[in-house]
Amino acid sequence: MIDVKLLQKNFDETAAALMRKKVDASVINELKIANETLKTAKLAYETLQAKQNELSRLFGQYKKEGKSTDELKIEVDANKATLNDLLDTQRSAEEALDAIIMRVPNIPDADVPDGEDENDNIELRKVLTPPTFTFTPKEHWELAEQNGWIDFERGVKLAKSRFSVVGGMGARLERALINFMLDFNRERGFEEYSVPMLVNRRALEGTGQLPKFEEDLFKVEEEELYLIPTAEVPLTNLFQDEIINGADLPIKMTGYTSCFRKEAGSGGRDVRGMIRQHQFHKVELVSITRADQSDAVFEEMVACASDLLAALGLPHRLVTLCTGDLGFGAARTVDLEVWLPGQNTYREISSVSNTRDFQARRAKIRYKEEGKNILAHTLNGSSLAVGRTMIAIMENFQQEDGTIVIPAVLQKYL
RNA sequence: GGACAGCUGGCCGAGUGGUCGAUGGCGCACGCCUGGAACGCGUGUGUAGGGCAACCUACCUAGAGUUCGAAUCUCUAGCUGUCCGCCA
Repeated sequence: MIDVKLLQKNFDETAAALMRKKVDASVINELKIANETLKTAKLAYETLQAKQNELSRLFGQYKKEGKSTDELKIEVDANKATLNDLLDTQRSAEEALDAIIMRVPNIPDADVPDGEDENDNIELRKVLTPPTFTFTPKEHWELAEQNGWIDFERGVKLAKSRFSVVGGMGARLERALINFMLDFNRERGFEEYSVPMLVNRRALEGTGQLPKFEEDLFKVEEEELYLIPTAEVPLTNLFQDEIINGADLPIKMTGYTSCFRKEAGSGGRDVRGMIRQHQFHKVELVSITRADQSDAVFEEMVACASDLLAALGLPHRLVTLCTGDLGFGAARTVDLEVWLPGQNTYREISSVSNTRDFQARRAKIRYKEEGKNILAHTLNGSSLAVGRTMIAIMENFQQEDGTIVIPAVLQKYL
């Protein structure tokens, strides 16, 4: 969540920054007004409450001294009704502000390029050269079925469309990739965690998936629990409502989880194959840092994901997202796009974001430095999406006969 | 799933209706002591919002209630513990 105080103090500048991220000017105005309304309501309530507290103290004193409390009681009772009204006013002002601010996205960093959509993203660099083929490379679904790695029909039988079953060597490769990625990340200083894949509402509000993106989440109705769309949610919220010793930062974490997304609104996109599934595996990186550390840690995380792809021999490129393509909570994002010869294009395989204090303010993640409590910075990134890595391996290392050469670094994990 | 017990500041723990934001201890910070340290002694030490100074408001798991007044009483929920049941 953005800093309302900043908006109040520095309205024009903050509003302009939000408008770069396609926030409507009217929403920003409503936000300002809602905040002012709340301040006024609070002041009115607290002033009267202070008086009421004083009268109550007197009441006790009078009783002790044996004085009559009749007059006091009349005044106190009268105040009480007003007080209740004022409290109601304050609460609805709070709710009104909350309803708006929880749906306002993060302010993009000043150096994030302006743009409408992914076409305006800016390529930073390419890593490794795409392979050349003496034959027409096949797409992954064809290779996956031919090798018996993925069974799309039976995934649908068990659940519904956009679910699949991985079997045989495919299943072993999947497990090998997960282990390889976790070990790789651990060597880079990211501590491994195994976390719940169902979380409560509070956690999802903390990282920004709720309340705005409820329709993207699978929910266990009777339990008020949601299946996580990414390990970013449990890993970041590990420190929800905590005050961390500044000397203990940065905290760098990695974890493997399944991820679940309804993919509402992705319509007919990527229906074929396993680019876009309701359930997929991902190894995630999450960092909690001091405000002055987040830029450096961001680069570490991007490097970690890129080097991981390079270690697997997968050509890819790094792209800075423009304002229009930036996610809800991100101040800046670098996407890693892996080369897919079958599709003859680069496709997203990782996304590394610095949310600065946006999530920390929602989740109350703070650190203590020189006796003061300061909102932490939180960062997250995939390293990597396992299914898409498998796709990339299939397409890049396919042979003319349809067999696939598995990267050497994975041999010891198989 | 059933029964009972409990949930207080970083931690332990006192507090059963009126200056209690909360005694005390541990921990931590600073100072004294010391060649240096331990010990000892002294001082300080929750979070958030508003004025941004004094001060005010809120918070003793959460929500609702009783009351002039609630950490203290009542109800509901959550969590933890113990026993029983169930499953492995």
